Amino acid sequence: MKAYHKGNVYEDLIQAANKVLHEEGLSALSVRRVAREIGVVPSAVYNHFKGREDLLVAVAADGYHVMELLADKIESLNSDPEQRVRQLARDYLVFAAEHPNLYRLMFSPEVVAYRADPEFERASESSFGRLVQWWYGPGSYNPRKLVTNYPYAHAFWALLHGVAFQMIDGLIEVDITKKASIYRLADSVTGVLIDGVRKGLPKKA
Amino acid sequence: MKAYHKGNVYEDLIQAANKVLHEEGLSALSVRRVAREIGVVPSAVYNHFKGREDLLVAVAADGYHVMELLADKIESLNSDPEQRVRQLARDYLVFAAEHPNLYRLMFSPEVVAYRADPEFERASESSFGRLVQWWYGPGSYNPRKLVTNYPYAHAFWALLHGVAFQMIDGLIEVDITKKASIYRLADSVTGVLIDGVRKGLPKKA
DNA sequence: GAAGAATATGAACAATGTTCACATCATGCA
DNA sequence: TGCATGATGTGAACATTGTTCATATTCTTC
Repeated sequence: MKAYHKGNVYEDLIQAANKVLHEEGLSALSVRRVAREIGVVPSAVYNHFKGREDLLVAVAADGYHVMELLADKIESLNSDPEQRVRQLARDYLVFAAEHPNLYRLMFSPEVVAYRADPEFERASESSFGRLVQWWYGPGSYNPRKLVTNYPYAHAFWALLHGVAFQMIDGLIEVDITKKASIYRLADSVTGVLIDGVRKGLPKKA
Repeated sequence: MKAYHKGNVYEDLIQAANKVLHEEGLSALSVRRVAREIGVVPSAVYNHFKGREDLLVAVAADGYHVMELLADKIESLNSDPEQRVRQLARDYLVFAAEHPNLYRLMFSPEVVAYRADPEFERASESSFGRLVQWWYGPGSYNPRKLVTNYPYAHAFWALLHGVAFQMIDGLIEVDITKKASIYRLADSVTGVLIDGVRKGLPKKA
């Protein structure tokens, strides 16, 4: 008779999926591979997840939770809005640099399609709801009016999002393994956005 | 005896791939599906492409070419740098909105891994090399020094990139089918970046 | 028209997601 | 205690995918 039982299969699966994702990328993250990783037969996975997509969403949700914690920590350590924003840029890009495959998964079409799910929406938006509050003060934050009601916070988020993708896709030159290098990048783009760009534009072609 | 021959299989494959990508997304874009689409056996594809990835790269390269043409047209119609930049933002976001799956493919890990290819690098960078020239004047543009030497152009590109992803991922509220709606979005973020954000930041928490 | 290059075919292989009937474990109830 | 029931793991199966290979057909060029 075999051991049969495997402790907490649900959490073990997510952890194994995270490991495979980190080390070998999304394409290597198959149901069978993760099952093999924790010593279980593929079909057992379907007792805990509806399918591969469901597993991916669970892994991504973990990532969103970590981003929430980033905002928590910044809020508790800093009271000046500009300092908070500058620090968020740094931490956000470091997170993306340290978990590039996870970051990509978090914004991949498979996972983004699950945003209707309320719990998922909460986690993924709470970190940027925080950003809006730093900027515009506490009050009712309506995520559907982000662009029109909170243009500064929106532009800042979009900028970070774009830089994160440039970085992990190798589209810009930055040493992803060195925090100092990422901090320089973060400070650069934050500075540009804060000071504005008009002065950098020539008058005529 | 069957017809056997199929005209220009290479171009037909790319066109079919584009169609499937546009209508059903990347996951539906399989070698076998595209082969079926043009009435050919799967293995025939390998006479024209090294494999699925190679086909994806070819489709993405087409997308980069279209983006190049956008910059060409703007340059010929407008001489004021600020007007050029504002128009590029509009056209860029409209392109992403009209071809969301193509846009995602162009910046997907599978395709981005091919950036070492010189022809590929040329196409994907020429559109933003143009942007740098509008901003900083003609001269030697070194893409590896984008962030440090051309911070304004870089931030602008990153911002557009981020907004494009937010838009096609449904992370912000915008009617992707209406040009006027996208123009509003483009003008908003361009305006924020140009004017700067400091005035929007409160002094104290 | 024939030689050789290019290209299409059909069969095969391994890997994947998923389903299903069945076996085993765990738990609560008599 | 015993056992019934739900939860969970197993093994086999199926369809689909990317890819390779030997073979057959067509195109090009002399």
